[in-house]
Amino acid sequence: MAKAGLPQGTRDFSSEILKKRTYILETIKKIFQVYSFEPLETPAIENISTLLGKYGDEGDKLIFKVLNNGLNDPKNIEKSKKGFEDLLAGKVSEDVTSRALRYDLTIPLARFVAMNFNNIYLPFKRYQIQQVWRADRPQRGRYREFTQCDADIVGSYSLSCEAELANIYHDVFAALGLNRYELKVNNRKVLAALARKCGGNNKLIPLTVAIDKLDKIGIEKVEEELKANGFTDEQVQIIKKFLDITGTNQQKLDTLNEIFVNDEEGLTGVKELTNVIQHTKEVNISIDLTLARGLNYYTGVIFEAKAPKEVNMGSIGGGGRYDDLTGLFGVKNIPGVGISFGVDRIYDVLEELNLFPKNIFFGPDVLFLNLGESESSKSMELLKPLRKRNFSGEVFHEQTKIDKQMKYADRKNFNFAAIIGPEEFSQNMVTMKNLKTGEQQKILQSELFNFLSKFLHK
RNA sequence: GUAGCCAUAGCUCAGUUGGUUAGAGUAUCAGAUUGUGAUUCUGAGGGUCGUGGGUUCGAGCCCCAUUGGCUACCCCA
Repeated sequence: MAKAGLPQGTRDFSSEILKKRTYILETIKKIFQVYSFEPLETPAIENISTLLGKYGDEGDKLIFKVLNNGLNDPKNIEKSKKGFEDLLAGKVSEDVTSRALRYDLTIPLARFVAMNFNNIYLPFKRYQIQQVWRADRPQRGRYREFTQCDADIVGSYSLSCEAELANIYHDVFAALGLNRYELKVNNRKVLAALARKCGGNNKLIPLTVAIDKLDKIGIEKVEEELKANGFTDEQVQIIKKFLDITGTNQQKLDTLNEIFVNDEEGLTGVKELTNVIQHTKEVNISIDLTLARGLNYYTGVIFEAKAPKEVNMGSIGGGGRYDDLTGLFGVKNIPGVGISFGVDRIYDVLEELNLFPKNIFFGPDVLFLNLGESESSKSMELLKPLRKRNFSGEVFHEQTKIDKQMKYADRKNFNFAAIIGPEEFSQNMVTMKNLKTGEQQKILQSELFNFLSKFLHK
């Protein structure tokens, strides 16, 4: 017999957990909708060629690959053997695995836009709330199966898109009571300009990887890492000066304008940041020049949403602009900008800060106790019209001792127990017990709907 | 992929330098209560101490291996 168990990094969601998750998901979805984004869903599996090479070497390793079927079919044996040899040599082979679980929602969006380019209107504003899978080692706040909520705008270069997305971050976190969130913002163009000053474009990746670690490992270690990656002392000094930029958002922008006075792209980046800052007055947004974000495809403004410091959860959302995403799928020059919320981490944060509202833990409305055959038949008759009017409930499945039935009602968090014993039955009455307050009263069966409406507002 | 910690009842965990029959809380079931849950009291069932080897007169405890979980690194939501 197989031992019951779950794959590493996956979870079951009980009804209680689901009530909290639904609360988060519905909040996000509603805000996406009021900004007039429209929904999209894509398959859990994609062709592996769609995903490979989009997330960097590290990302490729973390993609869950799906084994092809029919590998042992005699006509496939040779191909299969060769494919496995490639795998063992570290190369992904489509002879063995030609499909994979999606790793995020952005690349599937790009794939969708490229495929449907003639059928969609630009700007295309879509939201997508679905699971993604990563073969990462699980730990606090990190799962192998988790849910992302993405909102993206495809087909517009306007910086109002960035501002709108930043405002969505604010609205969602405010609605969830997560008022002390932080939204960090930076610009890839600014980082690219810095790289140009310090050794050239090909140094962009090692540069961003190193400075991204600043608040974790400190300036000395960052310096070490930069030197190890071939940056000269002089270049390291420039980078240090760049990382030293402090003050308000406006002060940071002023300093950046000075530094990049001769770099057109750098100045463009600063201008973009300035614009976003100007249109996000209500948002708790701050320019963070160490923010890099790993994903290779960002080209402009980048975002990272962080939980309040004391919960130590790090990033609960991220996003940015990618000016040529669909280019990877043959449709050139289509810009996009998007953000993502990590529901599972937001859940952990709300749990830790005790921010789930009490009123989401509702149970079913009414349990009719089963105290006899004709009594329970009567209960079923009474329940029918109630269900038609959206009251939820059931008749206890068998005739047993009353305390057992009451206990069931309690455990399942029913609002009311409806008791029809021989006495009530003969009088056309029903005893209604409010399980939250313990009060009970005998009412006419014909009054059931009015009675429940009074308490449950439906 | 690398490192550290952990694994005992359905669940959360005690368990003394290695020493008789491995405990508690909780959950489940039964009873106190033949028409009243969440609170009270009584009782019962429930264990190959993750798995496989080893040391020892003797192992839940020590050693090795293995599997799983957690945490951290890399990276990320």
